[in-house]
Amino acid sequence: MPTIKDVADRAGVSVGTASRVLSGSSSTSPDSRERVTAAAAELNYVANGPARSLRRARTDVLGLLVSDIRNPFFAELAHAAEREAMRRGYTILLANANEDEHQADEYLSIFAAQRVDGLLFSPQGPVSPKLASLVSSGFPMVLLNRTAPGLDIPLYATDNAQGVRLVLDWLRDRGHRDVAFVGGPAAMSTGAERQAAYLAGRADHGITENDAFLDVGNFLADGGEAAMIRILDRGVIPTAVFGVNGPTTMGMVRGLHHRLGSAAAAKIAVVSFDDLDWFEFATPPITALRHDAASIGRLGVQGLLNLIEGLPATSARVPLTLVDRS
Amino acid sequence: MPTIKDVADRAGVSVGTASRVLSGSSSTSPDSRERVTAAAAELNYVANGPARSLRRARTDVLGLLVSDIRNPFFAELAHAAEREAMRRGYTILLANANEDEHQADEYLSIFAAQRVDGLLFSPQGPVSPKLASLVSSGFPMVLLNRTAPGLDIPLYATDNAQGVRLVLDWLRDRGHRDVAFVGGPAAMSTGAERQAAYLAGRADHGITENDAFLDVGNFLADGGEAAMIRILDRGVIPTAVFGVNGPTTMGMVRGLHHRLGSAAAAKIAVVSFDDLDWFEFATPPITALRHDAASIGRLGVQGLLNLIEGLPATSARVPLTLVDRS
DNA sequence: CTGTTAGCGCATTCAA
DNA sequence: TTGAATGCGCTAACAG
Repeated sequence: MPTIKDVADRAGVSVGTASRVLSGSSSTSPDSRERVTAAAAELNYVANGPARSLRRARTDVLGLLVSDIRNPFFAELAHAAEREAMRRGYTILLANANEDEHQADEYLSIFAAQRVDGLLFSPQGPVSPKLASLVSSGFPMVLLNRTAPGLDIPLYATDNAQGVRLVLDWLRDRGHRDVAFVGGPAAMSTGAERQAAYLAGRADHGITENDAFLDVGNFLADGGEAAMIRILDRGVIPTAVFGVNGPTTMGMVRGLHHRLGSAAAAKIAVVSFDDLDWFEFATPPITALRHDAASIGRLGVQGLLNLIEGLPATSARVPLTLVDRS
Repeated sequence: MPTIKDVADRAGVSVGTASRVLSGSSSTSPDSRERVTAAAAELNYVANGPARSLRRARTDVLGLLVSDIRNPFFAELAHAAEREAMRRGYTILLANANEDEHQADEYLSIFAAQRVDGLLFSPQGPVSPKLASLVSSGFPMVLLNRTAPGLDIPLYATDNAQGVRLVLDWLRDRGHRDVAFVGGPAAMSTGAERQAAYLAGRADHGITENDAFLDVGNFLADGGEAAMIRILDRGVIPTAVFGVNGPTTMGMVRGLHHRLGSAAAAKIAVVSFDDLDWFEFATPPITALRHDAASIGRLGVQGLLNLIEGLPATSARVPLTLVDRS
């Protein structure tokens, strides 16, 4: 692999000049510029990133730690973040914590070792010591979609309360009183916020305040299914079910089918946080809150780059829309 | 940020000894080992990756370039690859080419600049000059799921011919003669292989050889929808439709709904390459080939690590299973 | 087993 | 505008 010295030799200039031309920083003569560019092209020169990073004490890489890349919400978010980062000259190092705090910590170490310039992070639950020390060291960092107690850094997230209000209105307008709700782990802010908003709004919207209709999952399909089955096994039959996120809702639908059979399941209205692209084909079609994952990803990158450049960054809530398929 | 020199000073040893302890290479006395470890912990020392990479001329990073991270197949594959890589001490740098050859080339440059130790790659179509030069330079590289003409490197992919045979048998057993098929861009090996196998097997399986039932999409939902609509607009009505991948099938279902209405669409059997997790809830439920994305990801990493270590790596085809929901 | 030292490839400072 | 020289943090070679 050719080095900058090879390029300089071939162009008949010093490495200093070659470096100046290749990184386009300070002024160079048109002549040497042309010769260096030509030499680099002929040699197929690609600058050595690690060497460059070592010298400049920055990598132009941003870390993005999502909790589950298989969740379409994060896939979409990651894709948008990546596009925005690339537009601004940064590369994104994407890691998948798989909803596992231990893995998240492991990736935090990897990011630290790689000396990423900043971090976009979707916390798994309580703040780990590693995360706390990273934050308190002033490392540039923003939160995506979830927060955690004691983390005073910019957050780019869905407007959960507004979304839940849309769902509550929808339920009331259709006369649903017996509504099953499956939330997420209390340790995750998304789950907590959505659950709190739902519980607070139930009475006002004519929904039975019977906690037999409530349970919690793990934000994954299997947890939603298990929770749904626990609810049904308490002997209650809802007229509508509401899942705290896409995978949870999918699990709930599975639970309904397995416990009640397809015919009975088809009579129960389903509404979900997160719109998955197959919801329109379900029986009955599933009404859902669609959140703008792409906007969150873009805003997150913009906020983080502000932080890196020493500018202020302010949190933002992105509104949801209800896709009514009833 | 503390450097190895800080650790050495605090432990009262030389940087050489500190390095040996921290990278666990050659033998060190229990005494210095303990003191260095303690000092590193107290200082919150994290080795500088770029410096380490520069010196060792390797990064312990593998590049993974997928064609669309929002496709659940690749999300699953990426996740499995990442797990396997981590198990072997490597980090994966994940990039999303978004089915765009230009973006793919851009990422190839980024990978080259970052000096990744090897590359897992899912080609977009024809081989770009940049890719060709990378391959001919002997850079460690394996192909995932797709190949391209003239690329003589290990391939880890679905056994397309075997999968299509399963579908053809299924169609014949149910007496379908008028089957609509939407393929993918001819430039992509997956599409080409599947389409070739389908066309070759039609006659033997009692399927009408009327090309009005054939069209091509772009592996995405919108392309599948457009292709389905073109087929219907030719005045033919299939009794079954077969999509070349998950998003294409989804688009086809959309096209059926929009053109024929839900009632008529519900009478048409649907079978798909790729099993998406909502297919069981569609009306009618969609029969699908399930491929083992996780195995492909794991095998890819294993093959690539073999290559990196100078061992031989051999291509492998991973069999599919048909999930019959009829 | 340990300390000293060279050098990985690059950007940047200082003189010229 | 340019060349020479320095050092980023680390590992490995060498000598002890």
